[in-house]
Amino acid sequence: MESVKILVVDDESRMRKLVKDFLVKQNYEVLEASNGEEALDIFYENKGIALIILDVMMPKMDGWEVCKEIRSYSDVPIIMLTAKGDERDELQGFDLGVDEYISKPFSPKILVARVEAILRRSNVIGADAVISVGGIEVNKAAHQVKIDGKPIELSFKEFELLTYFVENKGIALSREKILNNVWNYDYFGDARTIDTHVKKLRSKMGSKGEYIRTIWGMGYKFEV
Amino acid sequence: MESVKILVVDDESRMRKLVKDFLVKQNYEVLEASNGEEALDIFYENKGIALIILDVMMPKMDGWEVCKEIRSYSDVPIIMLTAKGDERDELQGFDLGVDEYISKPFSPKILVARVEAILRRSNVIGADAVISVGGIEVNKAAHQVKIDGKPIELSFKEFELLTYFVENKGIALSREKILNNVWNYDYFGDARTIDTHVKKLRSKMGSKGEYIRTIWGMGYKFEV
DNA sequence: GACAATTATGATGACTTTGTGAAAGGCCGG
DNA sequence: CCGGCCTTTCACAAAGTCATCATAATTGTC
Repeated sequence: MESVKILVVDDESRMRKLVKDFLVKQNYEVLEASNGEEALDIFYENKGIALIILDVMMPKMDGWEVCKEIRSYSDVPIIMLTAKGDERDELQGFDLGVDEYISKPFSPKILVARVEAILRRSNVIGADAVISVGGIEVNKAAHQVKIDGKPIELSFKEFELLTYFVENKGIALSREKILNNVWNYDYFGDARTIDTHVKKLRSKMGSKGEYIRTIWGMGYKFEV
Repeated sequence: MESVKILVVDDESRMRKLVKDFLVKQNYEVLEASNGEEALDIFYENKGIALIILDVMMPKMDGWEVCKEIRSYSDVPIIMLTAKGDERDELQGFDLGVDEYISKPFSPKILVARVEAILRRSNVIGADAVISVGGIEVNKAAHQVKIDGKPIELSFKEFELLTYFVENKGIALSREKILNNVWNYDYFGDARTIDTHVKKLRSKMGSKGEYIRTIWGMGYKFEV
């Protein structure tokens, strides 16, 4: 899966930009709508929007209406931006199926944290999610790897090794470290065993095999 | 290397100071909160808190609640300080996602050991330390060097040597000192070897190579 | 400026590390 | 018990690195 799409709906462009900036920094793809109708249009015309952030206060069609409208077709998670301490609204919102509230003004941390919490809850990211790096998808639950969408056959150790690599992308890993983590730490075999597995992994990964880089005198590094 | 941030939450200032002292001695950066709400505020307003140490017994919002709240947004490791032998609590805690327990009274050794164990587990120690000096970025974890944002290829020894230089910028380093630190201390080879490596480093670093300065009759110094 | 000491440079061969293919050993299902 | 797959080991080839040396250049001293 590529980046996660989030739709931000607010009539104030300043606020949209603010929210967008934080999310973009976290590698989300952000779509914007300046009013309720536009939001609905964009939502229906774009596949795979994972989350909607909705301002309550908007002219013409307010956040509640947009929420209601969307809820009649979709279970997409919705976060509402409310004015501070508007409890009455919050109660109303939970009935409509709002997932979270963030009251303005909010800190970027809170925003990002709630977004991630929700996405984790809805399994868009997080534990069971597929780790996806540069066209390589590692599905730990299914113990399956896809390259450019096509499944490839890996043995147990190969899978474990690749998983360890993608989970530590960009980090130089010594053979010792790899042994301790992929093999049991009480394994006292030959460190060259890793080389053989790396070789097999590389060959099975085709051109993507280059992502597993040799750091001479040190170990390996997975980097896209 | 940037220091690792740890948040200590306890209503007793004496206890906070105690814990803080041990951790500061180990070069951690310690933030303090005297109650749950403050803890949450500090946590959300500070980027990169690597670990939270949480006292269970606190007025108003107790440790469990704080833990629960944080867990809904973050996977940051949490250590709980409990009264001795409160097993019921511990069971409750593991459900909430507590990583470790330390029962009071505890020895500084235990505290520091557990902290380090957890940080090691979550790969915080030494992970993202990028030393950046005058357009030269040394990423120890990735074993990678960038000059003005562009990666350059260095051999193992060259990397080690450059790292030693940037970690000791502004300090004149004798050949003997360099040998002892970059080479194994039992290396008894020719000190002239360093010259050769310095030469290669300088050439690979382009104009930034001038930062490695010769101190005639003495050794080298890295200075921007 | 001449001389001695120190450092820079370029080349080279020994050495280390890694890649690869083959083969042995182990485990599991049939 | 057999056959197939996976893992590990091994040996050799290939690639890359490092220490050393000789020579040139530079610096400091007189």
